[in-house]
Amino acid sequence: MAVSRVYRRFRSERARGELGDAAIGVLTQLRKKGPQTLKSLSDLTHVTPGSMSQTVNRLTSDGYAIRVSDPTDGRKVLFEPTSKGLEVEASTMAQGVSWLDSEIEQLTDAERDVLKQATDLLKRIAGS
Amino acid sequence: MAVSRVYRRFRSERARGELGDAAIGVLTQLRKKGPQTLKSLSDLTHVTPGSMSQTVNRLTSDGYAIRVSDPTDGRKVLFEPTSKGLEVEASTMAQGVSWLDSEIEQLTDAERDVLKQATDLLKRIAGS
DNA sequence: AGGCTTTCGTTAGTGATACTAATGAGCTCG
DNA sequence: CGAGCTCATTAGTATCACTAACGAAAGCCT
Repeated sequence: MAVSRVYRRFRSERARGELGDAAIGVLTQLRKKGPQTLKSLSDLTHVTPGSMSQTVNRLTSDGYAIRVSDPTDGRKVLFEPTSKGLEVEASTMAQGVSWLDSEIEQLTDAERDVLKQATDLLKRIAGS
Repeated sequence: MAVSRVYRRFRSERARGELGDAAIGVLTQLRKKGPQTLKSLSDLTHVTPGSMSQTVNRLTSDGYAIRVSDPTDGRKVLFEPTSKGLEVEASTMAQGVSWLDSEIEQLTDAERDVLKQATDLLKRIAGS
């Protein structure tokens, strides 16, 4: 329940952005791990290929990413971010969480440490 | 990010239920706090009245809750759960999180304690 | 080599959740 | 009483997820 609440607050707090959180997440993956196929993107975020196709369509049709054919496997399509995409990703990640920053600043050191530990646990629970 | 991941996993893990998590959440509020107006429900979950109207429409049109006019204020509409609604809420809350239970069982006592503390912090951060 | 199966990506259709904006109905207060 | 506020609803839009069906490419097996 607590997780749901934080997530909802998180989304509503920056629904104003040009892209939704799933789309931004894809750009983050592309920046961190380099060009990826649709399949690997959908595996990374535990989403069906159909859903991921929709998300990357938003990205490509708005110029945040481009499709590149894989030369070694004709079935595969690699997605890579454009400079516009990287820019949006960076600025969204930077100022989109200012609300969260200020909330976290009001915590004690001990509390921040609890959150830090909990983060690892939550990642583990989410399954990667 | 960790919160997003857990939330997505949580939703996908029981998307099979009859109702979505927002709708179940409303039923939980109604059970805990008694009949509520649309406004108070939307305030509790930090959602606009328009969104909440849609959610309660799902509940009422499927027989999980009913509308009751407030005798003291003609503008207000109280929502209360039906027995069917309470039943669905209870069973969903009970067995819908079996995945989460088993994940948590695999943690150590200390880790569970961290999560427990983090829960309170997250609730505070979510603002409610 | 030819055919069956698997993998990959896409599209179509649906559902849940959220938002804004506009509207109408009912209170409240000067 | 009338102006302005509150409450609920509706309409329209966007995101994010799902399943199902499809075509194209690759792999495997006889």
